[in-house]
Amino acid sequence: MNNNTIFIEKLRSSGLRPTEQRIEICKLLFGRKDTFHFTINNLKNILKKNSSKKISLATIYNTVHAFKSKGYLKEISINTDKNYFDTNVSNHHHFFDESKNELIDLIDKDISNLKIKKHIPGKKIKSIEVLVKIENDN
Amino acid sequence: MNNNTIFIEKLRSSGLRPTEQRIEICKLLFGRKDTFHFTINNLKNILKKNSSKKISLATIYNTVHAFKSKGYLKEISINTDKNYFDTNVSNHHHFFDESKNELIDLIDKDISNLKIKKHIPGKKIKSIEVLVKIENDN
DNA sequence: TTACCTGCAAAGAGTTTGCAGGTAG
DNA sequence: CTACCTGCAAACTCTTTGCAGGTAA
Repeated sequence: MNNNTIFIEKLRSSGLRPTEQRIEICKLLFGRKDTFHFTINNLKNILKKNSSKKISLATIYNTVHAFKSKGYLKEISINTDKNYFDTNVSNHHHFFDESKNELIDLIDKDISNLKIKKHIPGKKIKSIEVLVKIENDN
Repeated sequence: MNNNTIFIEKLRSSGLRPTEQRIEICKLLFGRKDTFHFTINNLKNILKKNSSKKISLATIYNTVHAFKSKGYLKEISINTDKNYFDTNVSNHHHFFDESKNELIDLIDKDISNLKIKKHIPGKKIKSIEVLVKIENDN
């Protein structure tokens, strides 16, 4: 059985043509047990190593944005230097390890129940993001 | 009495020479009742309007970074598009209004007591940032 | 006088875009 | 065949840097 079938289906079901490049990126992002945090640059480097065919930077950006708008990826706000993405699209939060520039998931039970007690008239809450910056303890 | 005296003192006391440009930026950032959220681009535009003399972009970056490293400004993580700064350097959180690209302070009592229950060996918490994204309610 | 500061322009990093050629359906 | 996709290079935005001239102490 072809391992790619699920990815081809995933792509097709959301109106994206299952091209060779997209399947390759799918395998890398979604063909793993754990959630995966990455920058475009990370992804580019991993693709360069693991892929037989070179995938252009424009296509990587294009694909990541397509996946994000289809809800397959979540964008994480950290700083302006780099744009981070997360294959875990569920509602959760993050540690950001400043010593290693690395994201670590914080699941709901890792954080006390969070309530926002302020309301701005005419506005609704779209998302709540907690970012806990950590560094080496020494 | 010269209104600039406090800014000149502020600058001098932190080892920054009180140049005309820095005093001008001080007045703009710290000479107001409310806290002020801005991007470099915001600041540039306000300076262009309010200042008699043109202040170069390099100097604006230079000054904002100097103020940040002296603890007079706080940098807020939102996304990669723009780098936001805040004249309120106390420990607090934010609403980010995506309809207006605007930050609003959330003081401590606006958020239920926040506890991080996960610990990573060898790491210590440097900061906890809560960003509540809001949008028009319609 | 000396160390620091400013302004300009160039360079750099990350991202987006226009377009010609290629591919899925 | 047609709409969509890819890859390249150019363009764009935001930020940083090198350096010559200017200013505070």
